[in-house]
Amino acid sequence: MPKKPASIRDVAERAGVSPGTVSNVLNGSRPVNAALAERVREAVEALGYQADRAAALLRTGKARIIAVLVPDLDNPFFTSLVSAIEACLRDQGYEIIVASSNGSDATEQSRLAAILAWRPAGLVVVPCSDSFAPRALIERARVPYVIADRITQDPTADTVSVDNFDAGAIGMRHLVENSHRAILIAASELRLANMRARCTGANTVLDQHGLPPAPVIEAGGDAALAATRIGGWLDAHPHPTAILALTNFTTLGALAALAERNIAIPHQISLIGFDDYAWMRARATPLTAIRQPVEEIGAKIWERLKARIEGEDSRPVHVALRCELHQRASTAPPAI
Amino acid sequence: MPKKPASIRDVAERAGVSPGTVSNVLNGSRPVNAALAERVREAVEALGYQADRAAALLRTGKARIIAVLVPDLDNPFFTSLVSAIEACLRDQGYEIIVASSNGSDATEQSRLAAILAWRPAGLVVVPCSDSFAPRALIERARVPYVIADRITQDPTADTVSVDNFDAGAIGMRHLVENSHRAILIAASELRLANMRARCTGANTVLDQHGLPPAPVIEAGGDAALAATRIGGWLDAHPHPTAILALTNFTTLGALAALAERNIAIPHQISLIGFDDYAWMRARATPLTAIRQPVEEIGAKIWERLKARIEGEDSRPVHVALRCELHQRASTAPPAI
DNA sequence: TCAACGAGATAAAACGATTTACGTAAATCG
DNA sequence: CGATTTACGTAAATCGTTTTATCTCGTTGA
Repeated sequence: MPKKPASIRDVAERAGVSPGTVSNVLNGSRPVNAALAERVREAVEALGYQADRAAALLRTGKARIIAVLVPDLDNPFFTSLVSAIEACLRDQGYEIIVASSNGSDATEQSRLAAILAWRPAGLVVVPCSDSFAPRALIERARVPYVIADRITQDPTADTVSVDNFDAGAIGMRHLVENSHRAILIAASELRLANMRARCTGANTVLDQHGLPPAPVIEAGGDAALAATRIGGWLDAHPHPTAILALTNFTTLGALAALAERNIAIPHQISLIGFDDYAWMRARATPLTAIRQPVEEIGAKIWERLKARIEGEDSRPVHVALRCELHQRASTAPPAI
Repeated sequence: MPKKPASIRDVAERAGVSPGTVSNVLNGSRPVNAALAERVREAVEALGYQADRAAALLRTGKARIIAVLVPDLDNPFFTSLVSAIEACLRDQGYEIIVASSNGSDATEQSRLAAILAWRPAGLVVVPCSDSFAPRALIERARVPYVIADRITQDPTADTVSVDNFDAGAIGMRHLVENSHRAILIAASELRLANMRARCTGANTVLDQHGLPPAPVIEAGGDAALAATRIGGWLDAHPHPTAILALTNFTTLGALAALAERNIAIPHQISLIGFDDYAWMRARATPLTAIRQPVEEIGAKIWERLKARIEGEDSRPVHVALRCELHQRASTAPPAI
């Protein structure tokens, strides 16, 4: 039971070789005589040796770490994103550091600085605002990075997100084709470009059908707030025949508001949810939902990041993945 | 626009002092003349200097990193736990590394080894099985650690979990007091001690009322599986008047199974859910739920871990927090 | 036969922060 | 006033790995 974990020197000594040789065996950086290599591997096994990542990092300058910074670790969309990315990295010898900016620009900046001090191999950011001020910070650190989900205008880095315009459009199209004309759009915060794109997509469909744009409510960034805001709106206006939620939290808010008011789905109001979670299906009237392909998003993020880490130097790539509408029982033509 | 990030030497040069002094200013390890300190701080500011954590780690031997290993990053309970812990660490200069063992002992072992190579200051583990083989690995690395949620028998480390016996008991008590006699318990996997404790707690209440133990169904570790297993059980047996779910996934499974079969809650079957998420409340009949105090659990974990990191050497502490029953509309006395 | 060559190992020099050991000047004490 | 302590800086050693420069020794070609 050694006080200190074994070092490369211990391994070298036990195998009767120099530390350099041990390193070469373990990393395959240069050829090593097979017999020696075997002796080294035995010693490694016997001592339970694990290279100290910090020392390796210090020498090589790049940690096998991917940092992920999201606005909110309580938002299931972001955590599922983290999970999807983690699944990709797991077998590739990378670790993942997560941090939450808690929706605050200041926190985003400070967390980012702290994370960059680890000199991670790559960075995934879901910015908490469109301006994304800390970009300068990242570029000074020269870390490959991917901006996910919330893409900012004129980005200088690879971005991966869904086709937000289309996401809004497919939802609205489904409603219009079901003869809905009085539709409420429940967005989270219109300061976010992705949210505006979803709204525009939805309203473009209305326009194509010669219909006026739908009212949009800014329901806020968490479920409780969304419930009161949407509830408030419902109390103050004539009821729409359908609600198009553009966020998983606004979906929850709409559900809560409707439930509180005993408004039947879809008989009185149809509802389209955003994202697709198990709880949306585990209902008497399962929710029609606009599903973001989270695993695919995670995989694409890793694909782009990996390419950049390996030195790809092409112009920024912008990936926009398609959302899918899953039609279920929460939408139906309005009662006459 | 420097090619390399600034090092402590650059700062020292700019401030006209030695690197050692810069270190002392930044870490406060030894007193430094105020005027010099100011000059150093200016230089740090001007160069945007951030100490290379790897170098510091190599010298000091302990990273300001907390590693968290959970069985499943798609389980909202575990992600909310991560979020709660992250919230505690955020302002304390620690970073958090997350990894998922994916419910596999082998993965758990290998992820743990990889993480320990970073020599983290502390470790939080939710073991994926009760035997928790990798414990030896951790102890050899001499890293302070806390076992969370799934506590194993005779643990040699601090543990934080809920009082599982009590959690099962309060759920069952509520049902019994509402005159339910035919109750189905939906557990995830009985190989887990915490699951068995919840069952025992529930059945003890039955026993106290002179009632026979309730049937227990092993619904499995994800929502889809739980839905088919619970559905299958319902099809094969006379319906119970209530279901007590002991996991958030089995709650979802029960809801899905009941919805599919058009069984009304609570009129035909009452349901108690486990954990407490927004979606449980955003329903026409909000779910009565057994709430685990996640934030408190996270805070306690950090409290214990911090104490150990700071050298506390007392005997292992075992924290068991109380769950709370939130009574809502999904439970009612059975129809005659 | 001998210089040139290679294959493959080793010794030694980084990497950048922390920390120990030491030096120097000012302050304090007897 | 000289000796000693105090305060505070600096130089240098150190952490464990990777990598570069060297070194050794058996092989080969002329």
